[in-house]
Amino acid sequence: MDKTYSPGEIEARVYRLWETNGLFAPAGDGSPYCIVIPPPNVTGTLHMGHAFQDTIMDALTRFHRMAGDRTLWQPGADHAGIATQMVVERQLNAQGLTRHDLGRERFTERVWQWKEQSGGAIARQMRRLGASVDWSRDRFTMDPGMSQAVQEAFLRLHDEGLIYRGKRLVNWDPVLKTALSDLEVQSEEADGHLWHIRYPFADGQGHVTVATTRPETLLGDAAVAFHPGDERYRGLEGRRIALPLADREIPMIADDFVDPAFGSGLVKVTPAHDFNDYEVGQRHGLPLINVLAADAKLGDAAPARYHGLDRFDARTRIVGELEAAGLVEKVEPHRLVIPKGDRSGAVLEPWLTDQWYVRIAPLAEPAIRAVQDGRIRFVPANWDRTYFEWMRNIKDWCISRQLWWGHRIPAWYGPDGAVYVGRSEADARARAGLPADLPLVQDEDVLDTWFSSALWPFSTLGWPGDTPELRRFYPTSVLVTGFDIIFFWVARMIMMGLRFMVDVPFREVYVHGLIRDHEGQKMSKSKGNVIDPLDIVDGIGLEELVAKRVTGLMQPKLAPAIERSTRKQYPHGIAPYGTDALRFTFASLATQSRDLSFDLGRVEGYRNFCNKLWNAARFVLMTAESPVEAGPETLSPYDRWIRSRLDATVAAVRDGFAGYRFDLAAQAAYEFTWYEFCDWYLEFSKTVMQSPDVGADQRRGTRRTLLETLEALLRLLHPLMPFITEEIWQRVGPLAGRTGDSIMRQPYPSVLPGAAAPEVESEVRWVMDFILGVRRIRGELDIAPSVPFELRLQNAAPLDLERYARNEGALRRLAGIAGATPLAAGEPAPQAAAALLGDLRILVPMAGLIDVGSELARLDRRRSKIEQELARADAKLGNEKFVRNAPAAVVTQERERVLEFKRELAQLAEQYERVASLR
RNA sequence: GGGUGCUUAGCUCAGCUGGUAGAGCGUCGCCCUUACAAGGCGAAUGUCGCAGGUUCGAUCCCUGCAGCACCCACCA
Repeated sequence: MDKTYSPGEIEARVYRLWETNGLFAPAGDGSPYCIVIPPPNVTGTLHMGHAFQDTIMDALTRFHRMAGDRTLWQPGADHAGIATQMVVERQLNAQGLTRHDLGRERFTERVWQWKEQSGGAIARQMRRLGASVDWSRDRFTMDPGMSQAVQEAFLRLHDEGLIYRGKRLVNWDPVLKTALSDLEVQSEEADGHLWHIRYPFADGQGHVTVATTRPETLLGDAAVAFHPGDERYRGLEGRRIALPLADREIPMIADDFVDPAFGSGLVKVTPAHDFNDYEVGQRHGLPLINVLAADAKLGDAAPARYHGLDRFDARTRIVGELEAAGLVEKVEPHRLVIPKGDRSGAVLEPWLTDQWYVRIAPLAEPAIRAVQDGRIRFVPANWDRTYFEWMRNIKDWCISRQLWWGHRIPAWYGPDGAVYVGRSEADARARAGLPADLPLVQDEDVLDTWFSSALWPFSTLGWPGDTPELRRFYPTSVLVTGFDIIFFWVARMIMMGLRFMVDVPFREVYVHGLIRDHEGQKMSKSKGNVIDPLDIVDGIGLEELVAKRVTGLMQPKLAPAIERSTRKQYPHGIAPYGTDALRFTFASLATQSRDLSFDLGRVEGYRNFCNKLWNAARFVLMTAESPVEAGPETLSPYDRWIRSRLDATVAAVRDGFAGYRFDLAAQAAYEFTWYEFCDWYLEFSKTVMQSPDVGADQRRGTRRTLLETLEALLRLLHPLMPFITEEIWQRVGPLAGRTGDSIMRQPYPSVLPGAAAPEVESEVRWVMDFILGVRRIRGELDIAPSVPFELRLQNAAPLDLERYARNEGALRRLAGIAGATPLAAGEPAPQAAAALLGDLRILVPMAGLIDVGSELARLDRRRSKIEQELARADAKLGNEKFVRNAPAAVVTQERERVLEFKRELAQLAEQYERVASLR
């Protein structure tokens, strides 16, 4: 093995081993465990969020697979309607074309081509991350099977009256020219104006003043409303107003929704262009006057002179004309909320169209109950409140989109406009008993991408067919997702799953945080702080990194600042850290926090951890690889100690996985590996293996413990660091008596009966404290490690002497001492620095070794520390109430501490005197 | 306007049902001791946001406040 771990050469080889041996497919007769992947956009690339999420899912998958479950991690990708269509349209635009130049058929062909060309990127990246998905079951939301599921779901919901078509206001994106659901609306605050406009009465007798932020919609006004209780306007109901510029009359009406305190207390009511006004219009039977066209230019219902005018130009012009007519009373600056499309960024319009909707209340109700009664559990639990909050206020879901890329709505129209729904045109015809020659035209629209995503947990498993996979793996075990798509996706899967499968789609929802940069900023192209996860795996040079960040910016003027900060932060680019280091970083980042700051420093730390493990393995192989003659074995205290510690670690790591606390699992494994196995056990083992006077049977025991502990540790770490553990295991596994192709299919370590050895732990603790005490003196008094010295032991109890004798080899080696002899009865203690270990005083004689001044300083530091502790403990015990009320064990413990402190202080004082007398 | 989080060492974060404050990175010493300098040994560092309350005892539970972040919402 090389002296340094180099991930690059190993990872590709190891992944190939797994994939070609078919190790990702479900196997065995264990209980089923299944995770469906949140399908990434098929033409997208893997970002840090994906890498993080995939790491978690892969860790769970590998953990359960090793624990004996029949485990499926179901992969797939999403067609991502709007996002993908926009990418391809942009490509066309670059050639000076629009999708209309190609027409629907050629355009969708073109999207398919783009999908074929770029669709493999994510899968390749996932392989680099070690994702153990069952590639043979890879699915795409536009696959024939998926499409069938979509049609079936649509049909059934429609038959049950849960899908309907209706003309009403929707959120309209005038750039993409499609309807959007409420969730796709991003509200943004902005500075605008509040125009106070005079509306003259039709009879010429005065006017009223209304306040509006959207004067151009005046052309669509159908009334002016005031609050019924508003004294100022009492009696005005029914009074006619001559709508300026529009040459129409509209009535005054009274309605509760008006806030008398806002503006003038009068609202212009524009039912076709505002959601509130729409409601008011319904209540009062007002006409819907739709003055905007699909592109948000003024249309037919507006006076002819405004036709074709863009809405914002129309605003300027209308305000100008009103001013000219003396109808603008005042203009105030006003903070308002502007709805924008989450993809296009266009300012949306409430617009009157025919759309398809899902009647959501009947679906939401059982979905709420499923979480209430615990059939679905959110982790962390408090996310259920967010879920309830939304579900209880949910509105019908607009599912039709005026796009070309997506699942075509399975509805056909007859010549008379009648609607026929079916799995296909023939099916629709058959279901309605229509004659073959009746011409039918399919609905032009496609379904919201999230409609197919909502079916994902069962459509991927074969629904509407009744497949073995569906029966075995549904409900799936856990959904791993970010909180940003709880509404978009999680809630809808629950509703659809309960409707079609009559059971929840998953039993648990693990909601993880969002990966941000090291300063807690969201990663985004325009901030220039995006890191490609594979650049951490493979490394990237500075120039290339800068180029990556500044090309393709929406706002090129940001480039210099991004370049500067990138050069400052990564003066040497990014080193190749390997997948395992990245994955371990993600695991340790997976706390319960919502915002997870990603710091490359941690990756470096865990890269070092990989190297540490690698070298520990090298050591184990060097000491234990050569065959030894068979024979009886004896375990040393250190062997039993490390086995006991491993056992505790296994318990902690398993707890971590069970509770989705990957950070705690990672931490427990890290600490065991580095601080117990490497720092102590390997050193202890040297005293056994490299000392001439240790018997062969004990050597065999240690050799076996080295191999078995390392081997178990590799299995323990494997879900988090699959590559390095596999690579090492290939050599260590067989030596530890394991057979098999791969660590992947080995059992996950379990807590073993009899492994925990508290009495051994306490003896080894004594040994370690002994060593630490001596090392501290050495460190604080600057005695070089190469200078051995002879110790004297004062106040040694028989147990101390026994322990010393049993562990002398380790003590000599690890404390760097030449030996230790107890003081004889009555023998005066030499001038010495002392370490305290209970009653035992470990003396480092000072002759020729120690500087009096620095020893006194050391004693002083120690004394003030103990005095502080003592003062606190004393105060506690001085409090009668504490003594009376605290549990006896706590009080006793506190008393013991006080005794301990006092004893140590006395010893320190004595020691101080003695050393001081040397001056 | 409603809701949800967060505030612990210079930085990033743990801290399980209240009982002596921890880790990584960074910092400071001493070491190339044949697994590992991507390392070893040792050291320093905290009014646990602020103010009350409950309790023998609060980083932890309760209340209020401040700051930060996010989500939802129709005030023209």
